[in-house]
Amino acid sequence: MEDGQTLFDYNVGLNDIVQLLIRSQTDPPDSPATKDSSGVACSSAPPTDCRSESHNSPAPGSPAAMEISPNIDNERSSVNPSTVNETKPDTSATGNSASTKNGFKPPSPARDTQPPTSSRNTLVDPGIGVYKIYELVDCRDVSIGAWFEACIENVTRAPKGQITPTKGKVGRPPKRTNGKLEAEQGQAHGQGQTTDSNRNIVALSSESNGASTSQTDSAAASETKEREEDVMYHIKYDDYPENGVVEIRPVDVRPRARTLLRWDQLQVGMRVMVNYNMETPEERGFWFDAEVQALNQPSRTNKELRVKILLGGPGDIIGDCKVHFLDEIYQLERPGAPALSASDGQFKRKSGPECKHCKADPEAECRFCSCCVCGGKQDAHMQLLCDECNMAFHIYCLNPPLSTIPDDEDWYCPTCKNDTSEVVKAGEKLKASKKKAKMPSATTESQRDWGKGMACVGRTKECTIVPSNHYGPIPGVPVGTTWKFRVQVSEAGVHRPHVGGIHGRSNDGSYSLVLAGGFEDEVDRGDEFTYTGSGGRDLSGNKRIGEHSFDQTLTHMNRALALNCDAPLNDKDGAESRNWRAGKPVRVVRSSKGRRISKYAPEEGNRYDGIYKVVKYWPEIGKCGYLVWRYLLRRDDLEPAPWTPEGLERITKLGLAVQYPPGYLSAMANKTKKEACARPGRGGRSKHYPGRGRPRRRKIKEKEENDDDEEYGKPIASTDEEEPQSNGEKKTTREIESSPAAEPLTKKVKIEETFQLSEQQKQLIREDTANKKLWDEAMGHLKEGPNFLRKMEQIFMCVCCQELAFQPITTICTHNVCKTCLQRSFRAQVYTCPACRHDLGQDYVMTQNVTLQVLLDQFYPGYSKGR
DNA sequence: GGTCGCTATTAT
DNA sequence: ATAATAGCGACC
Repeated sequence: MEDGQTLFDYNVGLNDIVQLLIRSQTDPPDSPATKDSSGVACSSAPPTDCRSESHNSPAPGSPAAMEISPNIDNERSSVNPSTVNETKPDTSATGNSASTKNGFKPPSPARDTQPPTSSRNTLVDPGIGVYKIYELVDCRDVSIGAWFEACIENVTRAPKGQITPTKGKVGRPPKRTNGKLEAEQGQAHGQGQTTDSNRNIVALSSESNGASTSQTDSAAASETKEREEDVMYHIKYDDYPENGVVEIRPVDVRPRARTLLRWDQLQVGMRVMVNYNMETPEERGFWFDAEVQALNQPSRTNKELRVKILLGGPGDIIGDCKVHFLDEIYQLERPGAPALSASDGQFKRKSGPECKHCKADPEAECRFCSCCVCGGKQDAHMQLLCDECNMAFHIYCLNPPLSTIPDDEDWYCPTCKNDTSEVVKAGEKLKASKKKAKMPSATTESQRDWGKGMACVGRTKECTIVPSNHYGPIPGVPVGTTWKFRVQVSEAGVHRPHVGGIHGRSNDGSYSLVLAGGFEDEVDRGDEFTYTGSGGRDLSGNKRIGEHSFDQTLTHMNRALALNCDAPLNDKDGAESRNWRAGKPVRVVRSSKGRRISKYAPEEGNRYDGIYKVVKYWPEIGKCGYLVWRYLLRRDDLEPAPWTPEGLERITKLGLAVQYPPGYLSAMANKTKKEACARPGRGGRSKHYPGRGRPRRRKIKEKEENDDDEEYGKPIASTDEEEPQSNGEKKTTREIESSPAAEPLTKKVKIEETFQLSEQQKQLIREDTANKKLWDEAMGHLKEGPNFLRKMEQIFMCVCCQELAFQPITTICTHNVCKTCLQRSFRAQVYTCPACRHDLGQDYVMTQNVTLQVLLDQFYPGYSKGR
């Protein structure tokens, strides 16, 4: 970041996650070091440039080229022999890659010592080593750990000592791991070649000085033989001719696989070669050595083979992989097996991830694996691969077309190419964002310290119990609930828009509205009120309110609200409901701002007043002189209105009071105290207002929630002396501030309302014996009225997604997990209870707890729709 | 007390 | 991506 610039200049929004590095004080931003080292080049270049295909890597084929840079990229590997993008299945250009520019590498400088006339069908004995020239072999790419078909081109004696694996530094292929490890790798990715990436480096040194740790029989055998001779094989990969001739150590060479194994020949513990895709196990991948772990055959046609993938490095094993290509299990060949040459036939395995869109059908047009403009597979050598998105383009399909393959190192397609004028180079001043240029502040020289208010703070919680298009009450939010700020109303899910009076969708209807007294000619009689549509104001110049300057139309939110009325839509004259109660329900919130025109508005904050229906709507000329749309709404709610005696009594019973954001009151108290302490100077920076806190997920444990208070409270404790009064004050703060989503309001206020269960619900609860313990706990909260539902949310929360369990599976250890969450866990080969790690077993049968689902649907109407 | 302008969420 | 939107508090 440049001095004087804010995250806003970088288009970083609230709750965005960023990674920051502290710039070294001694390093000027564009020191030579920054420019030359490939690692740092990343800072100003697109992320793809961080890939291991660094600019300063030696020419392929030369011995140094074999030094494989650590592959820290989780997504794809660009190292030998699959230089290629092929490890990324969905973008692989099957069959194209060899001739496309990305995969292209200059031919190997290694001299072919064999006379060009010799036929490739005839094996030539070089006199050393066990493999003959032109013999068909399989070679292991140590970076991926997979075997690829190859042909011996030459055999040489390795100079003493050089056989030690300089190639020891090898990027381990992407592993399927749990989220945590992936995240760690993701971090390492951004950091270039720091020590973090060492985590991904495996040394294979043990193989050079002893056979004991070798992973495969063949490797062990070949190693014993070769050790005396110290030979080096020069091979060419069948599928990757662009790699040229590659030097391979004997341990990574073996005779070409030729024998398919039948299911009945497989045994647990056996070592075989299987096709496996690390990233998407259901799809075709590369060929790996594997040890059979389990053979299951529940029915004649249904077979399951689980293996340990052996990547070659000691301890480099991926356990419990389900093999999907059961008809393609190969026997491992030992050195000494009859040599095969080109004349013996193809011995070609299907390999590499194939396009899942066209299934690699050579006839089919496919815009995913072939030219993404025309879909054609022809002219593979004229297809350019974008270095960013990996999509292929015929050079003649481009606009404008290219006549030749460009010579540049990288090529980016029109979509991915950055406008060079917008690229900010290292050390260069950030260009003023277009967004900011449009804002009024761009033209004025205001010194205001913006952003301390509650107007545009981001949500720190989100209502997920019902979807955003939910009609009707929010489960667990009783009439009379009051929030200080609109953002809190949004967090509670009662009225989601931050700014804006009507929430709705123009093709569906309106879900909620806020009465804020914006129009003087509105009438509010409590149970009935008129409301005015939105629009008709000039909001240019980033204003929120403006003079009425044109007629409102029955579009957007106005149309949405009209759709709630039980009548066919009429955008000319309006309409009156046939049966007003049959209309769609609208949640109504009254804001204290409405007090200037309505005595029903609350004194402070925004109060949920219950469900209303649209009786009729009509256009009229408002006091402002322009056409506005008017609506008549009438209350239709069993819960008593807050201004009625019953409503007031209920508010008392439930202990409802204005809710403030966590830490708000103490921060305000702090502020007034400080001002009282006579500090007249402009203390903009020292003010701590709430709402700018760190982003939060919704369901937070009680303890953490309380920490909020500490967060804002800290300045008080550290800067002010303790006053006897402050203790008492704090208590009140706590008691009022409790957040509805995470904490009930019960701390101090006694709730005198019991949550009523229907007979059917009581019966269903008795039937859900698997959850008896949990229901007993829940029943203990029935006396807490609406808070019962919040307790229930916690009790039946899925530990994976942190939301109320959906289509719950009740485990034997009495935990409820969403079916999809548990399935996801099993797909990641974790077969334990996500809550307590109790082993469920691989063959666990997931039975949905239908009784619980029915109950949850009754308690939380609409929650299923949100899932 | 009116004005100004910060940037959020939601819908499209 | 962008349009729509009845908030909020510091400044004048």
